[in-house]
Amino acid sequence: MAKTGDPARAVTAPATGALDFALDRGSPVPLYYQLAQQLEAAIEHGVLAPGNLLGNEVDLSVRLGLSRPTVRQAIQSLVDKGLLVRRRGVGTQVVHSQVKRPLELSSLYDDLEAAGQGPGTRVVRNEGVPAAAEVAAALGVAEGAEVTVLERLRLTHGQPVAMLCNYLPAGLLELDDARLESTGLYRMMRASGITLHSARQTVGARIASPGEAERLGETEGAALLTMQRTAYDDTGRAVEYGTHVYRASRYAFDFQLLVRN
Amino acid sequence: MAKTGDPARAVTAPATGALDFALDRGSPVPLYYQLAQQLEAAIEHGVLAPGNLLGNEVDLSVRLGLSRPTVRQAIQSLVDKGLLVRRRGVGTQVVHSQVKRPLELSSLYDDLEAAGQGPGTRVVRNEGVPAAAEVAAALGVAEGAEVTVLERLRLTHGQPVAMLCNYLPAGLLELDDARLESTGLYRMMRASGITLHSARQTVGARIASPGEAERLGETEGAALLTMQRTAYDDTGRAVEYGTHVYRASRYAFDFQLLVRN
DNA sequence: AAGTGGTCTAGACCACGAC
DNA sequence: TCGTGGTCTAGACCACTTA
Repeated sequence: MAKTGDPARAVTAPATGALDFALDRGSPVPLYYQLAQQLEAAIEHGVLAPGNLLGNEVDLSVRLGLSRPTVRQAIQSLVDKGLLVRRRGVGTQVVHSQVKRPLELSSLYDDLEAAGQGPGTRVVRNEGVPAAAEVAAALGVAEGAEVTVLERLRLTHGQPVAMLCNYLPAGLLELDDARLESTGLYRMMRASGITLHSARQTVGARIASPGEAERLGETEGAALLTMQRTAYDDTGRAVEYGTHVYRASRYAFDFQLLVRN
Repeated sequence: MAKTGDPARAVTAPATGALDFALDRGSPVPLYYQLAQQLEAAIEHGVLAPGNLLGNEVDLSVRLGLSRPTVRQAIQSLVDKGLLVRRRGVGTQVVHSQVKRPLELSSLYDDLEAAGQGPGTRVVRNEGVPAAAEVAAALGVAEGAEVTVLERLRLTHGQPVAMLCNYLPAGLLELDDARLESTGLYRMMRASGITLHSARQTVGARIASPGEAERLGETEGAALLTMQRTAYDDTGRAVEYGTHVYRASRYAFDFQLLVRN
């Protein structure tokens, strides 16, 4: 017992023994979700260290007074998040560190805020225009139909980082300039009851034109990181098409991927 | 009945009625997986069109002779893939198009092959070297410990597209030059029994140095797309650290994201 | 009020991995 | 051989949406 195979990856006895999970059956929060949250917190705080075994599902369900499927559902959600790994014949263990951020629909605003960069936004343009062919195709509306065009300059520490140009179907959302300058576009969408489902992105690079260089405070010929994106809600409707350019000297996309096996 | 709410998003009666699913209980393939595959194929081939309702889970399970949890498991896997959307009180429907490719651990080789670009690889360097500080930190080995360095030039139609520089723990994998030139690195890893779990990536841009420009067939000052990546297997061990530079004039990252709600 | 998915139970047997 | 997760069943009640 407590055999350690590879000393570098030693695994001690099930580490959930000492943990107390508080499940509230009166709560509207599902039991599996309560358990998942508490497990995640335990991992986050290091109570469950990387490599620790979780203890087998049957014992766990008995100890918690839950059925095994419910316990499995909780565990599965953390496996999907990349925090746990299941191995047949071995058990479920905490992943060896490294996992922190899954890739979200990269919202520059959130990225910068999370990094403590104190983001700022200047709305340069916010009006209805007829859709050009490219925009119409991306949003799935008729060419010439009215769409809202939104141009924003994103700043950190008072310095420009990116120019964001977005097109949205007319009337999808109330786009108040003041609110746009104090939060991100995606947050505003979510607050309006729009549930994002998926997005298609293209990331590339190019050289700054004189006009771009001036607006971004770069020199002509500087490297720019570009992103085009079309986002869809869960009914399949395109809710946003955007073309963004970032100063490569001040910004890079940084994200984590989980591999589907 | 068969009421159509929004004519643009009309939804007909459950469309699974006419479908025949062939489930083989003798097969080692799980029942939920067989069902998921057949549903996915039906969606792929347009038998189930975007917006079609799937029919309620209880009826479906009765018709298929499966329990409801099993049917749910099949449906859930397609929801996770972004092909279906569930709505309480409404039903499960096929997502309105647009979903094709989830973002994989971008393997340039696979990307190009899928695009019919006939990729080629020239191995420029493949040897053991002591790990520099940066590499040691990324791979989690001691500074100066031996690692394998791999430099490859990726081509399409005989033209260079990218320079790939990878570091791997020594002895992790047999890196045969001939095989490296005929397939991708990740395929070789998978074939060696390494199961990738996650990766951390940084994508940026910069200007080509004279040396890079020459090797890639670009002009000095051209825009380059850069990617750094560390990949981990399911034990948390770093299995690869790479620095890649792409000719922005010939390549961009193109991918689809699913939003976690 | 009726219909849908969301959650939960208390079992069962099987397949794989480690020993 | 034994222990683990993987799959599957046949129900139950609840919450939400729509009408």
